[in-house]
Amino acid sequence: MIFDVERAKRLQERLSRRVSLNDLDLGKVRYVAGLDVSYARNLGVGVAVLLTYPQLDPVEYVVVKGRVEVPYIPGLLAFREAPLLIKAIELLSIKPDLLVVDGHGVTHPRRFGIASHIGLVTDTASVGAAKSLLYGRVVDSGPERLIVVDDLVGGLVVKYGRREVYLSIGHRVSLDNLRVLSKTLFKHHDLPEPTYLADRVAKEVRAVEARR
DNA sequence: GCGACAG
DNA sequence: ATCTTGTCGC
Repeated sequence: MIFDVERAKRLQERLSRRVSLNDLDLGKVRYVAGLDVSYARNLGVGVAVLLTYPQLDPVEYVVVKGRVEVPYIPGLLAFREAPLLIKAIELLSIKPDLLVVDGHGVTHPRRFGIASHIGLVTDTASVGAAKSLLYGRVVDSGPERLIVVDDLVGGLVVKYGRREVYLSIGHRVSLDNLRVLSKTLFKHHDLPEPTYLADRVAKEVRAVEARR
């Protein structure tokens, strides 16, 4: 696969300047979408699950399958997964007010992880929910654990159950929004409900697709 | 050159 | 992410 790493990095540096850290009025958020991708060899299965907010009741989901040629390179995940996910988002019958993306947002080497990337491209508020740290350092601050990138506090670490989850600012969301979401996005699992559901659907479809 | 490294 | 058996724990 021909993939220009340096060009991709330059694009991220340029687009990162357009990321907004402004506060989102969560009182006006009616729907959130969870996004995730699973793979069966070359076939990528992108899933977008729509849920009500703050009830977190599932409304519908969209599955988009397609060949993925871009390799996984730490820091460049969006170039591999964003295409399928953006298509899935566009196929939802209702436009979500907030996206919960599997991966990081501004807690990224160039402050432009997949959550920021998808949020900016779709012009939608977004947050990242990752299962491990990619960039930055975790700093204890009273009762909370913050993810600091240079002089920016871009996310926080939460733990509801077995594993820790790294929540980060994607686009058009503030750290205070993240603090609220760190409580309202979790329901029955150790992952945010939108992420959990998207992951489950993606893996189920992958299982079916795997034996063909 | 060495180590780190979302999914 | 995916490949994989049994195994530990709620």
